[in-house]
Amino acid sequence: MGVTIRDVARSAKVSISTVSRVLNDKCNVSDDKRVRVENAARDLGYIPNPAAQSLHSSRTGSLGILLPFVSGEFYAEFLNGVDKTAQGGDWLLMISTSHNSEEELRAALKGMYRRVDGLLIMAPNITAESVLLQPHDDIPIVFVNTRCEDEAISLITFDNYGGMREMTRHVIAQGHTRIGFIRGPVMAFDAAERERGYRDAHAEAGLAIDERLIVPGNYSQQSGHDGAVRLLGQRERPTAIMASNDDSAIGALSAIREAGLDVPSDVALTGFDDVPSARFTVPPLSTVHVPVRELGARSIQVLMECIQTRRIPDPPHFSMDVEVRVRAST
Amino acid sequence: MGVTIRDVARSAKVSISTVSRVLNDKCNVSDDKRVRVENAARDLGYIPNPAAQSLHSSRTGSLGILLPFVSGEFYAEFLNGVDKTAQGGDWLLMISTSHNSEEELRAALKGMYRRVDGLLIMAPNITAESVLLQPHDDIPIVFVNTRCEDEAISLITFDNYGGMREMTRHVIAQGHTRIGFIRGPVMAFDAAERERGYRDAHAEAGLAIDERLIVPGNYSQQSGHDGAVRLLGQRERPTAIMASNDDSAIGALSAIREAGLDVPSDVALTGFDDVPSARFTVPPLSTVHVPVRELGARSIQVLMECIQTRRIPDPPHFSMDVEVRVRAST
DNA sequence: CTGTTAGCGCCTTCAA
DNA sequence: TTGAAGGCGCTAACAG
Repeated sequence: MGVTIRDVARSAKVSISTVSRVLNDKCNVSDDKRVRVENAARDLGYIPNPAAQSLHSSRTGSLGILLPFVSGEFYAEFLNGVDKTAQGGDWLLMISTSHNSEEELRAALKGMYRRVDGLLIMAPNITAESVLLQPHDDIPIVFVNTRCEDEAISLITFDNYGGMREMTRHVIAQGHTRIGFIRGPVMAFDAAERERGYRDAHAEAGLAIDERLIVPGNYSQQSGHDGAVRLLGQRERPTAIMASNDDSAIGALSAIREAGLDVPSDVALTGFDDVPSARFTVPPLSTVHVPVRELGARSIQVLMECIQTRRIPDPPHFSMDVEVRVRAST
Repeated sequence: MGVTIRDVARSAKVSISTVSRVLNDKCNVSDDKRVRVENAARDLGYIPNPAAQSLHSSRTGSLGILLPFVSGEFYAEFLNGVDKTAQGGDWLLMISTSHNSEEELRAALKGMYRRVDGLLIMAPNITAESVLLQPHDDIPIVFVNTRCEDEAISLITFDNYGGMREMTRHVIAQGHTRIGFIRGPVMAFDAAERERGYRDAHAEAGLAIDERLIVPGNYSQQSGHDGAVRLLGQRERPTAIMASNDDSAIGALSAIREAGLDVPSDVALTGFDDVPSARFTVPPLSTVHVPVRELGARSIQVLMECIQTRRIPDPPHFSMDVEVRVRAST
């Protein structure tokens, strides 16, 4: 079951090494035999067994992608960028999701052992260093949107802090002083960074923060909805609500409208990520644009380079620009 | 580079066959040696080389997932179900997306040759038969949401036709007679089925369809927006708009509001899929609930069974129930 | 230019 | 219960 190089050799009446040469080196083979081999291979529908190739070369042609819990448009966009770029380099993708703890991540890492030539790890609630603390395969690893100080580790991020600080400045510039904030997941580094941006912009402006204005969330629409309900129920209702991402902003939007309030005249609203839907909410959502697809594309590009050059990129850390997009919700 | 079975054997002072036995069979090994091997393997951090295992067993431990263009929450949800179930069975996922033509799909199929033990193919714009027409690996294949008549092919679908027919009945029951329809991608089988449901419900009710009420789209928010603009610009404006999926409904919603019209009092609106966001639009979207995550989970489950039993399931075709969810947009 | 051969790492008969 | 040896399919030295 399955045609092997031997079958091709027999059919072309040459040795298996000649077949191998034709299919790889492409040199030192007479035209006569080359043609015979090529025809035989085509007729038989021969495809080299990747396991055998990998066993010999210790390369697999696959890239591993480790993601946290995948939900919503953000990850779909990211994967789009990743997959398209990987296909361009003729790599296959081994994807594993739902790794929120170090333990789960490590298990997944182990599962990918020797099955991939490089790894892309997005782990916002873990530090890159902690993952690499354990002995691991010596394949290149690129971290994305992960906390990482070590300059010996390749990292692609975007400016969670600066983006939210800019957005907060924008909201403050609109005259708001009581600004609600719906947090992201407790353990997520990007959520913490975004909150820091919110806080620092307040400090800059000399505005004190009422801690009751900061409510928990987890990036989901539901949590955004619940967060907004909570904020709007307070005696001194905030005049603006900043959600930690677009999904929770979408949830918040529905809660605001349920409360019979208007956006932006009663309550201004902002998000983060700029997922495709953000342009199509009513009103369109002011948000921080993150080039998500490009993020995926670049991450894979860097990973492919690491694999090729066997060295981490210089500089090892790269941050993609984000940009405040003011639409009609503020 | 890389600990092999030989290293473990040397360290435990046994032969490699004993190591192999301990790690697999678990029988016919003295307790003494078993312990030594287990310790050595643990201390050395030994993980069997999957390429070597695969070369011998011709099994890979991976499942291939072939998807069309991935966008939005639908695929994120689907992948959630898929990944979770696969992890439960200890399978790794090889995912490849953006296969819209038979040619691309076939190339991807070829790329996965011998790298996976089974395939999940979602190809709404291709027939299952056409894919399998070409000689292919004899691994189990499960098609999802694909056109397929052949009972020798395993298929999981949901009722695109019935769902949209029910929804159309609902809209007609609300008294609407001019109902706009925003189509899905031209080549997509599910989009055609949904349109058929729309048409048949009209026929049932004795309502003639003004063909100008059917406008093109491609499931994206933007196309939904553009479609709605087009529909609302007609002299005899429709009093209801049915989008072929939730994303395009979300786009349509924004266009309706831009036109200064209210949903549902001026124009009723419906979607299809019931992605998480559908509950959080303003107003919440009436839509056809598709158990997307369960769809992914079940598909993988069926695939795992096919691999285990080496036979296609009985019955080979399975359709998941969908259900009209009436919310505030109608 | 071409064929023979030795592994890559693992599992599994086959003897002992 | 154990070890030696063959082979999975392929590539790359090594002879010819």
